[in-house]
Amino acid sequence: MDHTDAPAPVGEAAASNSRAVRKERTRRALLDAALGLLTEQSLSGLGLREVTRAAGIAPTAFYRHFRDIPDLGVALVDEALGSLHQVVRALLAAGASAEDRITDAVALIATHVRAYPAHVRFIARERHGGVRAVREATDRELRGFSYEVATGLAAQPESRGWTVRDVQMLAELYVDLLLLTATSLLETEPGSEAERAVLTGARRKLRVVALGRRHWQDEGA
Amino acid sequence: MDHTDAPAPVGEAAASNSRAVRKERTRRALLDAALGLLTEQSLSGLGLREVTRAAGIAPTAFYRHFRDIPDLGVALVDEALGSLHQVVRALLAAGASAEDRITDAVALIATHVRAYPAHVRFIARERHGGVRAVREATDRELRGFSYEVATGLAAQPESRGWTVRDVQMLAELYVDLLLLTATSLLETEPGSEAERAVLTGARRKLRVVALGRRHWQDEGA
DNA sequence: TGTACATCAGTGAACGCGCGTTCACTGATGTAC
DNA sequence: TGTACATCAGTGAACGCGCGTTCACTGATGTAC
Repeated sequence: MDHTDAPAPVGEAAASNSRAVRKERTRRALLDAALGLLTEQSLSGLGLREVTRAAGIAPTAFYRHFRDIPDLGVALVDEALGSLHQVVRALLAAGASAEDRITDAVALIATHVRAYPAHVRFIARERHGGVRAVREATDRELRGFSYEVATGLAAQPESRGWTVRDVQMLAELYVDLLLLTATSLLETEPGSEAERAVLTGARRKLRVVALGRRHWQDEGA
Repeated sequence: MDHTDAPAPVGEAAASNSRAVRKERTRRALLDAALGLLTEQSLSGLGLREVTRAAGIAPTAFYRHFRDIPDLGVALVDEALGSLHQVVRALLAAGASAEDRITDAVALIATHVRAYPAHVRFIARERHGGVRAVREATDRELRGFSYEVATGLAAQPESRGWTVRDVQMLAELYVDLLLLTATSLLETEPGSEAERAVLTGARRKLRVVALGRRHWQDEGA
């Protein structure tokens, strides 16, 4: 039933993988254990022994994967914001009308938050947290996001006549708003009244911004 | 030269203060020591002995003032957001025209951030940080702020015809924007090019929101 | 004003504990021939 | 295919250290009379 008789890379790649695969599995166990523990505390208070205990390995094995806890934190940033990159791309490709885009954006964010709550909480918590390397990694990634969003916005007809600087500013505003929405969502129960309130509020805020955007030129602002 | 011969409460209140005054001074030393240490780390990683060492007292004396580190954290929230309350009130009383209000608001925020950088950093860091009691205290205070701002906004002519819910939503948007501005400012040098960029960006974002607010009714949004 | 007693902020020794890191190791997996 | 050697993920004992908390204490300040 399993592929012991598969084509070429059997005794070679499959075997030469097996050690790498096991290593990767342990690495994942460490990352997942850390993410779990980080729902209740922050990275600067997380212990190496605590993580290895939760992952079910000896403390010393930690060093086969990460230099120290901040190093593991940076890996989590890459992972968490990597998964968000897909969402950002989907956001930019969303609905034709301004109103559709708002509805889609909020729905996409909600889906992502429910699929990866630990990742979202981690970013919200450590973006301004106590571990410099992690803060810097997050900043770098978020700057990349707002640049990506700015490029997307610039391509829309509503941006005709806008300076690069103003589009960049608008992109930052959108990224911050979406991150705030994601964070507020975390504090609500899925399907609850509170969740609906956050989603409605988020759409309204985006609508205010979209309206301001539409009238930006009129007033010579 | 000093008031050893002042009116009534000399040998009584002045003396009966002296112990309370000394105690208050030690409490301040603890809070200040903690604020200092928290520029480089977060509350959930802060040690009791670390704080008392920085404050120059014995570890055991800590218990005369706080139950534990989270308790000290809540005291810091009260202090930090208390000082911000004055700023919020000043914001609401600011300039007559929409544009003046934006300029004044950003200037007030900048002044506050430069006057109390450690407080602002503490709030930014612990708002979503790893210590539940502190998160909850911050949330409570910020909700109070946005309610206060909502009341102020409702009194302005631009809010004629707005529902309470929409004004509340707008107030949250403003509070979040100002907090984001404050946090970004912390990462810039006073007087630097980067600082000017943050201030200009903040004004532009507020202008987009103000424009959206002005056209909210037009579109039946 | 003086005296006797109460209060209480701050001390210092002691405790048991979990921490991060080192080290020499084991044994399964991978590689060369 | 079989054999001999190299690699390296994970182990377990050991270390010195700083932690939070307890306790009985000291001595200045405050209070009652």
